[in-house]
Amino acid sequence: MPISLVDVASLAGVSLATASRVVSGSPYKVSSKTRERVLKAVGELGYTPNALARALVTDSNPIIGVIVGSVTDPYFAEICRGVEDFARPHEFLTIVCNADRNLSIEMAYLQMLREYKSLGIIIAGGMYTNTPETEAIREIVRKATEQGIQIVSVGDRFFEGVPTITADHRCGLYDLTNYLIHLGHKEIAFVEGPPDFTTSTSRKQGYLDAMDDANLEPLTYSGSFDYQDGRSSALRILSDGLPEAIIAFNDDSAVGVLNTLRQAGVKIPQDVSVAGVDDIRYAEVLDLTTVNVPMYQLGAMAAHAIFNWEENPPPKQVILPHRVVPRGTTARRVKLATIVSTVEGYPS
Amino acid sequence: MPISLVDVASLAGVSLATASRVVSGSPYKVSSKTRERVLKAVGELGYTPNALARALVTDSNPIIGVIVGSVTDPYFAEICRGVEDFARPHEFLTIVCNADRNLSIEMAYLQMLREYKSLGIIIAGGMYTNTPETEAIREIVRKATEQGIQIVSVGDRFFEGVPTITADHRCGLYDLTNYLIHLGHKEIAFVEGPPDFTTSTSRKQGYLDAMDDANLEPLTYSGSFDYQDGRSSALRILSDGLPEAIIAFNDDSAVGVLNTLRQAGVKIPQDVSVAGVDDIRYAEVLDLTTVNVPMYQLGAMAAHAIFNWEENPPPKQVILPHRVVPRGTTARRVKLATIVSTVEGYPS
DNA sequence: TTGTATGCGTTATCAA
DNA sequence: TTGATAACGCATACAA
Repeated sequence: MPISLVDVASLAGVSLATASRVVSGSPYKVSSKTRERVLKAVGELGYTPNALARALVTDSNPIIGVIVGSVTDPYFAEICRGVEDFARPHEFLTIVCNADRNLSIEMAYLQMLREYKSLGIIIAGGMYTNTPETEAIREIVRKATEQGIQIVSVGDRFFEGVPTITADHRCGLYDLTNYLIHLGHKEIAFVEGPPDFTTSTSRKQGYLDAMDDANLEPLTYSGSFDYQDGRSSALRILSDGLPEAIIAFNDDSAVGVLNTLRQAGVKIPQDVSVAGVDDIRYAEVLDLTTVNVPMYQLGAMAAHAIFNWEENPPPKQVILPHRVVPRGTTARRVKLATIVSTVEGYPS
Repeated sequence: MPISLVDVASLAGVSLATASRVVSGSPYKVSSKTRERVLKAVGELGYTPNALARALVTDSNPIIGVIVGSVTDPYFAEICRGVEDFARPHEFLTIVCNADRNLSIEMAYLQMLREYKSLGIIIAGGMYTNTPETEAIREIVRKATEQGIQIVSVGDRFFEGVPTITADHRCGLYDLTNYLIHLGHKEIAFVEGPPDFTTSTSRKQGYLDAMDDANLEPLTYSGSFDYQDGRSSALRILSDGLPEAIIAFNDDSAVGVLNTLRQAGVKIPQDVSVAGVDDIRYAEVLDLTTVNVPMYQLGAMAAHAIFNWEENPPPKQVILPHRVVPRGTTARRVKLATIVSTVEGYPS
């Protein structure tokens, strides 16, 4: 970038300070005459202010960073869109950073965003609780907030003094499990998320609570985030024998379960009901019963919080409502005996 | 960020220059004794160098930017992953920027990445050709390359002096169309991508060429990127009457076509074959015939080009191989008459 | 081997 | 209203 403000100033025949005043939009203190001269020079030279230098001296940068757990997870894509749609009108650029659910990488991005003096940072997703970096992250987050950067956590994750905007993952699973129970199912299996991951724990707890409240025996299978994880869990379920219903930690793994079961000849929902969580776009496409987590709104609200921090400081915590979305992969439990007994003229 | 190098220097009792030498890893010119003192001060103070200031003075920044057409499009998510997996070992941070297929936004990110002195910029995806910003973008790209930033285009898009890594979209569709022709289909419809978009044009051309070479009459429907677009195209197809096969511009809209047709009672592939392009992850999940575009490799190669620019300058253009992936949504054309004639003992 | 001084491109604080 | 000049945090050419 060879062309700087000094070039503009000299071409316009004014001082650097004056040139700066007009391009930086500082409180009017320059005559329209000189302003025009400067603007003309800017145009002729094709000058654009250097964001780096500007951020260095103003200690602020019109960007907001979104640190996501995984770029390839549609869950986060929706959150990003929510953030961006809100940031765009403010003329802020959104930077998305893929931490790959790795706390070291997350730290690096956090540090970067901090050094860049970004207005705000949105940390999206849950976290692994069994790693040593946890404390270091909290430290960086603390420093960043002290520095004046507005941080909000979007997901099942809490930092001291940082507002959290999330859905109630425990309750979401509680409701979904209950929905299946009300459908008449008793043997309801849960394919867990990755171990030692906050969202996993919360969701599993919701399932366990619902089963417990209904005096039903819980049945869990290990699992993780992805389609392939769902597939391998399904294979284990198949070899154990089918329950009446299966809930997976999230939609992606639920789809893995769904496909594997179907390929094994299992009819869904006739033989077994299957449900996921999140309501990613493909859940609708595949007619998968799930729990809608308002990802877009989560992102939009986080951005809203950042842009209205001063006038309207965000509360410690906001819980956005979830909603069980019944679709075609779940059905009322129908025992063979029941069928026969209900068919006219054929008493059991 | 209150704590800077001067703090470190004074605490260690050395000059700013000396402190800088040890933290910046410059060619050894400092005794191990003082080095140790500085390092100790760094530790005690929790000092971290400021990336902004460093970039400003060194005119370089260990980040690489990926500008994508859409964050919610899984196509780009794969590309990002390819880039990141390559950049990570180099200790470079990857920044993903969502241009939303909007050239103004793209320009803003381009400018930002340029001012940030990023090592490289990867521009992913095609572009709209009917907008006035085209020239301005070329100008920014030119300036950025002059400035020493390594830019590579990943997709159906070409800039003067900028290497392009892409698949042959025209040929991909040519091959896919041919595949359907070899399956015995003659009435093959094409659901187009958005008008005036480079990738749309290329893919459509491939379809048209294949149809022309086979002396078949082309039949096109307007469409766009998304699932919903596929749905509305499918409705129009339904009202026109079903062809023998349908190719959609990409997988996402193909899935829209698929679902809409199925909901209307159409059997796939028995009544009509359906195929998409890209081979996004859900294409496999849905058993959709498609053309595999090596998205991950596209991203990885782009990153490779950037990191090996000096020793091994990238060629003007690299075309990565595509591959028709036959799956369950396409089948050989079977006329009723044909069936009968092939069933043993029942000549037509 | 270490320190001094200058510059990177801006904004901001003072005088003028 | 405008202009010097000092920061911002760091790297480096040059001097010691």
